[in-house]
Amino acid sequence: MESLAFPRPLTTVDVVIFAILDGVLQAVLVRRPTEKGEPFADMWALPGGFVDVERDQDLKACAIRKLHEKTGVASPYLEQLGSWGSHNRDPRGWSATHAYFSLIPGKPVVLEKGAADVGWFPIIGNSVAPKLAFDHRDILKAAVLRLRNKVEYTSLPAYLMPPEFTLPDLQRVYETILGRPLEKSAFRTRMLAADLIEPVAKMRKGPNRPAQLYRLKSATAPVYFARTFNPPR
Amino acid sequence: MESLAFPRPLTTVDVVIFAILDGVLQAVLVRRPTEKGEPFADMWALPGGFVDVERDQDLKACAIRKLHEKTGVASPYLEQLGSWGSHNRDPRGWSATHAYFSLIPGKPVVLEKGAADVGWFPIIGNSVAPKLAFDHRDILKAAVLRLRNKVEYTSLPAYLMPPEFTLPDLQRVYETILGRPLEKSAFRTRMLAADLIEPVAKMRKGPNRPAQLYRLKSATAPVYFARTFNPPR
DNA sequence: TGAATAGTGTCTATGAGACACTATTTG
DNA sequence: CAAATAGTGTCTCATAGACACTATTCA
Repeated sequence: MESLAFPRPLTTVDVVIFAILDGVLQAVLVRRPTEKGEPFADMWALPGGFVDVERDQDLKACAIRKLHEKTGVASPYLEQLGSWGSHNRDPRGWSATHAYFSLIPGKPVVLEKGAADVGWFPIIGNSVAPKLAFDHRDILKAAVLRLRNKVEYTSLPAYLMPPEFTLPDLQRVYETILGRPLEKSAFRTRMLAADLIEPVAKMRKGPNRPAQLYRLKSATAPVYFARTFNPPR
Repeated sequence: MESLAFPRPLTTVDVVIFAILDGVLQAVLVRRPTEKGEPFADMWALPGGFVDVERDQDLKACAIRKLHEKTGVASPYLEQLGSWGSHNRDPRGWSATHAYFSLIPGKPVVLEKGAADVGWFPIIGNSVAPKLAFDHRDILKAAVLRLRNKVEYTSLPAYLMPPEFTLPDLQRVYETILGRPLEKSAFRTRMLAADLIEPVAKMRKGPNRPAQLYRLKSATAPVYFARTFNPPR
């Protein structure tokens, strides 16, 4: 059983946490520690770290733990994004990370204590303003592309909404992520046909015609539509 | 830098290798070694194994190496499937595997020497007949579901075809994977509009009207269609 | 000529895009 | 009433499904 004596790669889990804040898609970043020997000291990075073989039953539990530690959110939409592993992505040696991406409602999130070492960063194009540690820019880009692509044919944005929301609210989230306007009529038809949301007996008041409030139906699996939204032009 | 002293999970890569053989979707399995201490001795398993930090530059290179070792195929369609990691999937300890799935043309494949320890197994339902080592049944099932799902809206089956094939050949492969018939007319319209294949100046002869032979155009990226095939009924 | 499979055409159904039109609120 | 946004209706377009019809080979 020579195999167990082989050198083992480092194993980490990283989580891309998305929310809509101030009407903009944003992701959580954390500052790398500055202790001696830590690579990418003081740089921004995706929340994550080593699998703790004592605490983490499996990869998903590890991702949920890390997400909960940073945001306090307990039951997010969480999807495996992929894995990145190579001899040179971590200066400490061969390492592989298992990346997840998560969608949470922006509102109830309370980031950790000090708050100087964790923050929300708006997604501009495919990424964020600061340079990121490791290959986290690649991972974040993959998450953004995956989210954008899936928004074309799924109900994923529903997981970014507060408990009660209007159809125009939901459409604005779709449009924010896709970066283009959608047809109101087709959008409403699609969403209402999806058996995804149900009206609550309330209206959103404003300086104009009130809008019907909806909430997600209890069954929480995302809906897959048979067509994408057709691209403009 | 305490972190590097943590116990590290085992890191493996496994590959689900699909081909159409005898008109049936099949996958490659290998026999587990029987040396003392090897878990799941003598059982069938997906081809794969530990990342070799000396030889493998990154995860994909590791997957390509394992695939090449088993099939001789050098440039397959290869896609990351996901990762599976937990404290109990391997009796030797916490382990995580990075799973890939691959589509290759059935024909040119020559399985290794002895051939008693490696073979093709038809996919029945979501899996194969024999029991599999580790959680490989779950991984194989995920691969089959991913493939079936993508066949609804992509040109992935093109990677299962020999260099020259007819449109009816391609349609049969789609139907084999989906397990239902497709409309000939809609199928041809979709494929020909995809700018994916080009006719060669030959016909497939038979006891009936000959069929135009096509080959894949040089650009090899898969095509994503804006709609799924609609389900029957 | 008939069997068999390749390939085309026509008609319908679905759901999106365009966009106008109506509805309901506040100021 | 005007402004503003919510919500509906109507028409067109693209593409899939149904299915019939034509085309071309061999025995």
